[in-house]
Amino acid sequence: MIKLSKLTDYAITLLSVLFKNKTQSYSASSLSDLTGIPEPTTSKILKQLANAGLLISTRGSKGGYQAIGDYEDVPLTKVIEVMEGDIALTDCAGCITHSCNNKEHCPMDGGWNEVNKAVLDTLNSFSLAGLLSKAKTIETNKQ
Amino acid sequence: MIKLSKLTDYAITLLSVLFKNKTQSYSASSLSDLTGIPEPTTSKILKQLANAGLLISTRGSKGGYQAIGDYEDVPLTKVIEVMEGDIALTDCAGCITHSCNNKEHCPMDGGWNEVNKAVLDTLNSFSLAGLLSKAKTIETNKQ
DNA sequence: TGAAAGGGGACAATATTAGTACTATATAAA
DNA sequence: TTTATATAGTACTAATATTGTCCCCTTTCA
Repeated sequence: MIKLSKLTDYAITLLSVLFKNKTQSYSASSLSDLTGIPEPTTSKILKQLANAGLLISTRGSKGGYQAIGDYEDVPLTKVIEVMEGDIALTDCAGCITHSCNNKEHCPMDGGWNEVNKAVLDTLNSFSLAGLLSKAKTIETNKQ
Repeated sequence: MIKLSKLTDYAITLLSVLFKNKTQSYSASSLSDLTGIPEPTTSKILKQLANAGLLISTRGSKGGYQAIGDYEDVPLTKVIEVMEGDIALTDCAGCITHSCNNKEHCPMDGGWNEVNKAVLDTLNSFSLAGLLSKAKTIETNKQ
């Protein structure tokens, strides 16, 4: 399967909650309760997203995470890259920079580039805001 | 990373050799030599491709595998599906059929469908022939 | 100054992928 | 009709990547 990691899926889920209430700050544990994602994992993901500038984090008592902006200009690929690193269909697609251990025989060297680019373009055509706005609202009584 | 499995990459590599010499039959071991892919793995992949109707297999002495047709009408997704099963960006994208263990809380239910479809369409726009024709020719003296 | 919350990194468990081995069956040629 | 060669099928093992957890540190507010 061509698929995103579970963590990326989780990240989008978490972002969707924060997206629905942009002015409110949520602690990692409250987000864990709301989404059903295990707490340590929730915490880990939020850290990564905050590091990448997709969330504002506030330390200390009464701290938490909050959405930043409306994500209208953030492509979906941004989240994927934050959670999983560079996007490439094959290991070989990065042959130019990484060393391919079968370069000598591999006849496909570079052949995937075009496909890879097309997929990337497709993903880039979606904004994070677009995807998040499709999310269902879940009760967010707790802070 | 969104990526294909190594086996899919290998499959394309193997197909590219057979594609360059459509009239010739190659044994699994000769293809292994030509591509540098370990023999048991080569054999395993060829079996799968033959089962899926992408190759003709001939048993017995002087047997081997041979390309079938020109792959002009075979979408790239066909090979991916044969090697990796259904294509879906998230486990959740299959929520309708598969049981999602976080359905109760997951706000993204169905949200990925559109993205998923777009990526699938993109991949479907490439024919197997197109990709294979980009492959470099490698010396195929042995049978 | 203590409780609540995020920051960072190391570690362990699990799942997936990749690779191997073995046996059975088919074919062609000696 | 026997032998060598080759694919078919299946089960097993090993390697790798992904997930998930834990611990200790720093920051902030009451």
